[in-house]
Amino acid sequence: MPEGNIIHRVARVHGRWLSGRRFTADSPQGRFGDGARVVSGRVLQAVEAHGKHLFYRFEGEVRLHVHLGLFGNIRHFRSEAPAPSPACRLRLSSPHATLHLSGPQACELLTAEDEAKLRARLGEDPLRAESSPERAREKLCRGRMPLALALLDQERLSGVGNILRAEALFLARLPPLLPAGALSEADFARLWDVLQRLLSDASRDGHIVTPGAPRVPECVAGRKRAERFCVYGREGQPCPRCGAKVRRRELAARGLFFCAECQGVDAVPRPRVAKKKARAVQEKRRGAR
DNA sequence: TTCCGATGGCCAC
DNA sequence: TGGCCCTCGGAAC
Repeated sequence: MPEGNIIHRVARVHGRWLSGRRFTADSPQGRFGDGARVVSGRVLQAVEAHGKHLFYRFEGEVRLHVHLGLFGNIRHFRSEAPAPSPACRLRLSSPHATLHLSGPQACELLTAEDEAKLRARLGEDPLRAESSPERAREKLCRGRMPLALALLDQERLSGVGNILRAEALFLARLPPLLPAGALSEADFARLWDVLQRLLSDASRDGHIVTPGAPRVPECVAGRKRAERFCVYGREGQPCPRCGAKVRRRELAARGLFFCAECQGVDAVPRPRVAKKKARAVQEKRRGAR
């Protein structure tokens, strides 16, 4: 479930338990065989997260870049590890810790230059200590792109996924379709603050729980996902703030959840991209029936 | 128990 | 714009 909070948590946990150890590496699935041979026998020195990207640095300037994408899964074992699944792209093994990576979108070795280029492309990450709200505002708040699309653009802001965008826009009471360039300084400050709080709490706790969600958790484990959020995945259910029905709209082929009452949605014109996409999706669905 | 859709983002066409 | 990666939670049965 990889939004920025999970990736930062993984980096922290792996940094704590895996760095300083010498690993043998292999690729049970076979697709990272050459890379695994390069990594094998080296000591892991550091693990870092930037947005949704993970960077593992091994001795000898060997750099491993991992992006989990939608299906990626990464597990670590501090005691005896189970046999890897046939889909396991990369296994890092040491006597005391093992890592299994499967289904990643990216698992590749990068030169220092490649890594610097990739990271230069990424927008400000609200979870990184050196992130600057001024730079973030500069990148996020330009042009006519709807705010909800701009938030998912990792070159503007990195680490925000579909859940966080819905919950952050809801908490900041912002219309998702407002052109990014029209966001006021005060509105941006509120949004940045909300994003930092949501991401850091979620990174600490291991899951996103939006303040004000329908049921405040005594125990989050076992609670249905939709109960942890105010609007995400709650189409047709009452807004926890005003009771109006939560709405869902397709925007660039992704579900966008919001409370029209709380977020003043009707005050903002629909962008053409949303109409076009929505029509295409409707037609596709009609065809499938 | 089975099946579907999605918390992403790159690439080929 | 569709395909790919091939996981996982939750709905449907």
